[in-house]
Amino acid sequence: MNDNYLSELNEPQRAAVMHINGPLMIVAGAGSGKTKVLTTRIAHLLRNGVDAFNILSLTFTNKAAKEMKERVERILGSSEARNLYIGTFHSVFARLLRAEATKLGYPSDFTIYDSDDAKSVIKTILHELNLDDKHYKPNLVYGRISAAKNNLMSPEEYKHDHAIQQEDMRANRPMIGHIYEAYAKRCFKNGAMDFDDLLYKMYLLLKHFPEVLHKYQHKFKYIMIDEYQDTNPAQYEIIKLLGAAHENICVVGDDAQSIYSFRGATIQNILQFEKDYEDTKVVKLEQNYRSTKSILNVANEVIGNNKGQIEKALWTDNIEGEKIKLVRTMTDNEEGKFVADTIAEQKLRNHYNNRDFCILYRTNAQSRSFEESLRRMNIAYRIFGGISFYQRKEIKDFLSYLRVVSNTRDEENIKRIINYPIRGIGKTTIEKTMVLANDQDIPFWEVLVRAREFGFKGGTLEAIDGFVTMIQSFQAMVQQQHNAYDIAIAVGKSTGIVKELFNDKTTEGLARYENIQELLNSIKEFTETPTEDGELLEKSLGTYLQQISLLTDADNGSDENSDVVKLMTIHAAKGLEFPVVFNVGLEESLFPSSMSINTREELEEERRLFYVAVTRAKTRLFISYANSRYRFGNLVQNEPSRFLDEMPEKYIDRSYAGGGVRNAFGGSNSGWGNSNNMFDRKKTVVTQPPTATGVRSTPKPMPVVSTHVPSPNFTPDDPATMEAGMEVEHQKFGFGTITAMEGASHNRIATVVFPKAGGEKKIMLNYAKLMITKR
DNA sequence: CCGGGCATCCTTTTT
DNA sequence: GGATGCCCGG
Repeated sequence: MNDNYLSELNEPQRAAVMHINGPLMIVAGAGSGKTKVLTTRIAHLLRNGVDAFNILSLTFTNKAAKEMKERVERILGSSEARNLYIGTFHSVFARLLRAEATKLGYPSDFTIYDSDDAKSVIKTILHELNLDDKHYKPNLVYGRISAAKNNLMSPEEYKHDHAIQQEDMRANRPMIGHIYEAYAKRCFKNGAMDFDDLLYKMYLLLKHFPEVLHKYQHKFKYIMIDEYQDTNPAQYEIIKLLGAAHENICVVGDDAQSIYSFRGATIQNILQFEKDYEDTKVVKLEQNYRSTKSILNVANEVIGNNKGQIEKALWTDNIEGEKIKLVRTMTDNEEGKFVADTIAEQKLRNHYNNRDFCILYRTNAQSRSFEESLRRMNIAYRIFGGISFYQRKEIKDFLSYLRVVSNTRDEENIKRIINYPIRGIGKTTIEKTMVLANDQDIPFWEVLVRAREFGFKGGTLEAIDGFVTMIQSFQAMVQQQHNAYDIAIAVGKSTGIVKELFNDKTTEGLARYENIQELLNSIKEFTETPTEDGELLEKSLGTYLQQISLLTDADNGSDENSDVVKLMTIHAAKGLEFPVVFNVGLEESLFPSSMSINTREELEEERRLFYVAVTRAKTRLFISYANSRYRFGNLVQNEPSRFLDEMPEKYIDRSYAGGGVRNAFGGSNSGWGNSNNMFDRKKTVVTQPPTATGVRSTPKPMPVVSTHVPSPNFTPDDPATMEAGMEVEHQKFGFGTITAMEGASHNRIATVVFPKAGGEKKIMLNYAKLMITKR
């Protein structure tokens, strides 16, 4: 590393980098070179004799962690950098918990539940407690539990907290405490932790095992935390515990960019840091290197409407730049078209590449209109966030096998795959198994292993045994030190999943097959890439699973620099920057969201979100809103967002006509910025469908089958006595005549002609009942 | 027991 | 418009 690294910094940046011991708070405005400071500071620490093994650096996203690692490597070289502990809160804690799992009674291969897994456990529990999931919405219940854990509250404490009980009573949901308790028990029994547990259990571990605390306090002598404004109480307490021995804590944050309170983050953590740690050195990074004056001034002006901030004045030496283009369209589809057209225009006019553009929206659901318009214009794009690769059904199914092999305590995942592919283990069998497992207080898996003993018979027993044997064969492979890829291949073959998807020639089937292949490839890549840190040399299944559970699709981009327009939510864009940004959907009830306008705090968070959105842009910023848009399938009208009124008029250009609002059938020929513009605009308005009234009648289809009222004395007859030629009555189809019988004695199928209900039908007599009216 | 078809909810934002 | 849940027919 060269000695000049300090000279590339401005005054406050250098002050931050050179502070080595004692608490440090860096208030880093948007685009003020925060990552540069963090990475340079790590270099500086090492330069001054700090051991890389003693540095812990925590971020919120994999992306941020990855970037930090890469930048440190660039300064230090990879041999030294690999000894640093850089990762997300969740991944670092998962690793530590894995090492200490047995102390908490967990297997070291514990499963990590994502929120879908968690909600499905909650549904099971609601069912068991005989609670109505219409009233106890899994989403809501999960949110309460999550909030409790983020505030380090156990089920016991939850149940005895007066304020919380009042709240739940008032909402008429008094059982949430019990659900939480049962949920926690079930997760433990399953050997599984959800995302929040990774923080909560980490806290408990440090709190209740002093020797563990001491070990890690000693190991992590220097701690750095990125995006400190987004930490929640659990993270806060963990950091406090870890840092207590040496207080070499460096936090970086910007209160103006705190946008995660819905996840339990409290802005108080950063506002109070100075009070928590005596002699905190505070450094403010106020020079913005990213944006034009126009962009920055708009951002500053808007955020000025928030109260109670850390005082700072963000400024820039950059050029004034173009005004912010504010564009109104009639509909969401037109908004999509506007953006795609403008991208095409800007590419020509200002020689941009696709990768220079980013479309930012408030909710994932908004992506559709932009996808459609970009596709029509043949502009390559990629959506970040939304349903990630690992949340796809086929991927989750496949991974469930691997998870079960790794941890048979995991009832949730066993249930997911026990009948996939179909092997004749149905709902009845699963329920019976659950009851047995509960009654005997043994794992679900053990009931399956001892199925014969528990009275399962015939085909069911055979199917269960086959399933158990198969899983055990995979486990044997784990024992024999086969790596994750070998086992995944075996799973794909033995289960028949790969073959089944291969034979499915529908479009979706094809996509699923490709996804599975991609998954297998990624597992292969995992096993073949040498690990950077000495602690994780093996390429075991367990290691693999642990890693991917915390992966969101953001990290999945090997094509980081591929030339595509990026689409994402504003939340996902935090920390990123783009030459040209489209900030779309600036409408009341969408942005700010109708969910977040009830309190001042909520509204201020929305405003901070807008601030984040604006400050992503380097040189050009387009802001758009639609007069009306489709929501849940019908057209709604929205007022322009109140944030638009907060933007200073002198930096706004409302006259921009768009890259040419084209006529709806324009397709390949994009007619922007030329003399046809007027025509195009007119046409566009006219071609709006007449559904714009907002009323859409949904015609009710007539029932195909005429409803037959069964005879009052209807009693099904024994299928064994039925023969062709008999006249019969069906509860739905009415009267008919049997024309043929087939099937073995235990599964007879009658072909019956029902004159009043569409003619000939095949009736499986085991399930559908017939009464004989004439022999 | 299983799969298809309809009805119903939905929407913040993410590790 | 889209995913999940439930019901019913085979």
